[in-house]
Amino acid sequence: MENNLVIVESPAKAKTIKRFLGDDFIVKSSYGHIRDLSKKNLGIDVDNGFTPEYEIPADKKKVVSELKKLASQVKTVWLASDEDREGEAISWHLSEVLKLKESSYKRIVFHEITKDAIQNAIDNPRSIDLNLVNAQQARRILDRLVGFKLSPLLWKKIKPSLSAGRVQSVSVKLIVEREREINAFKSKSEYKVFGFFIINGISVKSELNKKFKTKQEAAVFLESLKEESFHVADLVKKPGKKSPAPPFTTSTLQQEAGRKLGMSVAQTMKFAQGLYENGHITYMRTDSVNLSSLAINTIKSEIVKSFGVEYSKVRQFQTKTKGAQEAHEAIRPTFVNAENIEMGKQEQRLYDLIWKRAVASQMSDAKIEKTILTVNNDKNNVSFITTGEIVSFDGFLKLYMESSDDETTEEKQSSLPNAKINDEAIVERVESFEKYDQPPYRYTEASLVKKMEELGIGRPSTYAPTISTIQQRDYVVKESRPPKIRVIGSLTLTKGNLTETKLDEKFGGEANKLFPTSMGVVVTDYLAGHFEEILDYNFTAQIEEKFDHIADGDVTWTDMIAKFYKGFNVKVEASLKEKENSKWERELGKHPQTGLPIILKIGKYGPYASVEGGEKPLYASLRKNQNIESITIEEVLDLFRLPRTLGEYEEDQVIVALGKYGPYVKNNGAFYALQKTDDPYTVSLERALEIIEEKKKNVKEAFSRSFDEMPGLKVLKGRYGPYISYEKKNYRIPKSLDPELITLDECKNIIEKKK
DNA sequence: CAGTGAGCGAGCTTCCGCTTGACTT
Repeated sequence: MENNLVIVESPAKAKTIKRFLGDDFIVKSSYGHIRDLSKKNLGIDVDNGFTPEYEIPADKKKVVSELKKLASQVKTVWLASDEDREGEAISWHLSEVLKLKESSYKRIVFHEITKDAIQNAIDNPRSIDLNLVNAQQARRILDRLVGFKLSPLLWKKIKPSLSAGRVQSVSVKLIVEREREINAFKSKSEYKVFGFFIINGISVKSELNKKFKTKQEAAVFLESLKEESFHVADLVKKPGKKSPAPPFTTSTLQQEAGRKLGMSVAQTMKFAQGLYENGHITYMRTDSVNLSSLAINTIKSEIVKSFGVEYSKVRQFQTKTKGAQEAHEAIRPTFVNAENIEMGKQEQRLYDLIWKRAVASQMSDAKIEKTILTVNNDKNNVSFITTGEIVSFDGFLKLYMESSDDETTEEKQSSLPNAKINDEAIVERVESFEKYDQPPYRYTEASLVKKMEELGIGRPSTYAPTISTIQQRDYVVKESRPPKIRVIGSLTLTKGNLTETKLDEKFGGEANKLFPTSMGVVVTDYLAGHFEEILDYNFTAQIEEKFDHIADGDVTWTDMIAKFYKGFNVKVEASLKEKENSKWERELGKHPQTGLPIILKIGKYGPYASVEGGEKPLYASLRKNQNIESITIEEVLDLFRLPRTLGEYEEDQVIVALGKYGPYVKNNGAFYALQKTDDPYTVSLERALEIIEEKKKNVKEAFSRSFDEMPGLKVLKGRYGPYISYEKKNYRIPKSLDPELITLDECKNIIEKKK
């Protein structure tokens, strides 16, 4: 019988640690938290010192009873949950739920999983830090108060089932505000000038150090170059260096996997989880860039072996993230000598990225030689400049280079000609292009995570779930949009000839970006209007400071919560008492025919445009990708053009409209989908009747069989092949059976088997 | 499943952080 029970948070960790400990130890996992506030109600006795009502969730009952049994059989229980606020609370809940006596348990911590670290922890046990536990209780209760008071307010004032919270509401606000910046952005253009020279036989493209506001000014400048000759005016060489990025944290892994591998935040975490469970990488939910000394040493010898000693540079990175708790190591391969692993394709790609990033972080700087070549003539008081960059020692670049969110990458010429001052620069041509400046970037999932991390909102374990939640609640949508085309001006001076052309330029295309929905806008405006403090980007940072005071023992957690709740609840109550619901309205303009105002609103069924007060009020729901805030008057008028009545057929009107599932024709209570090639705004009665007739014909020919003995059972052919429909459930028919000849007994068999 | 937009009302929804499976299509 073992004398010791060690409880950690994660089962994979338990497995690893078991190997380091002797036979006298049982190692088990709590699977995270084992208790939480009651789900049925607020779960907090607000009038009684904010007493929390804890309960064990249904899916944790099994784990808890197993731990209870084991705890009663051993001499010592070692509470080894993570060394952070949540981990301390997990240990405390365990000690309470397992009814551990002071003398029968010990609290231990380690933040790297190595034999030494674990032995060291066992040798230095401590007691549970109740101040830290109280800081966690304050965090938990504040989040519950905010979430469970604001959400019901939204149900009453805007729409049922909506949600609000300290993290999600601020995340949505980031998206809403960014969209507003983009809408308000007025793009300006300038004319950039590029010179194409030949210097000592080598072509050089260089940019003028001056831009022009208009095409005329650019043309005047190009004209003035006609008779001029150019020479090298300056050549400066500057040594520089580039250093590797630190190894991955959850946030940086999500960003790079998004940029380099095109993975969504949720996918990244799923594949990382797989790698972790199979023992290939360290824990994937971490905010630390720290590497264990064991890891640093093995990475070093791996680098020396593969690349040579000059490529090795030992680095210890500092975590700078706001509110980082550093309970774990950075994300790295567990066995650095395993350059490849055997798992799914996606897991392999992600592993490769993690491996390279971790190894590169311990490699030497790249040495860069930067060359700046300046060309001018003696007349114009301007210069053409080219920047060249030569990597004289690749260092970590041999392995890995971090990508950037910046979509416009400046082009740099790699090698420049050997030149001396006053060498001749022969002019091939000079070009000038109109260049528009860029509106702010829309967030991707990963760049939103980056921003959240900067603001200290959310934790590594919640980035991915939060991003899913705000999309599930229909506050935000991830979308791609095709680029639009604009005409830009262009001038070319070749051999003394100035020509002018117009070019098409694509712009504004988006791939997998986050857009706010109308609901996202309305909810954000409501919350920001009524609860400015909580929607403030610094709210989390400010309360985190207070949690720190609780953890330090300087503040009582109930005092802190009481103070917050007092002001907060006054606002909640006042908002509930307001007679009116959220009155989000926007007047877009006047209807061109009637002169009545076009109003945008959000109703029971979503966002819509209306013109009221005329003989016949006009209503139209917005389309899925249209937003209450950015829709134009033209688009609204287009919406009003449907439904159209085309005429009559079989004594009923033929109506064309746009539904949830696309454009359709309606006649005698039946719906007929339009083809992709049909335009609902222009489709004729003739074509509509064709569609109706065709569908009727198809229905007649549709395959269906039934048996007199069992009228509720039907054999049908669907999208996925033949199937049996019985009592509202569907059963697939195997390929070995012919649906035209199948017997009733065979059908019954299929249904039985499935059950 | 495709319309609608005033108001009533029963019973439901909801937070953030810590962890994994167990499910169906």
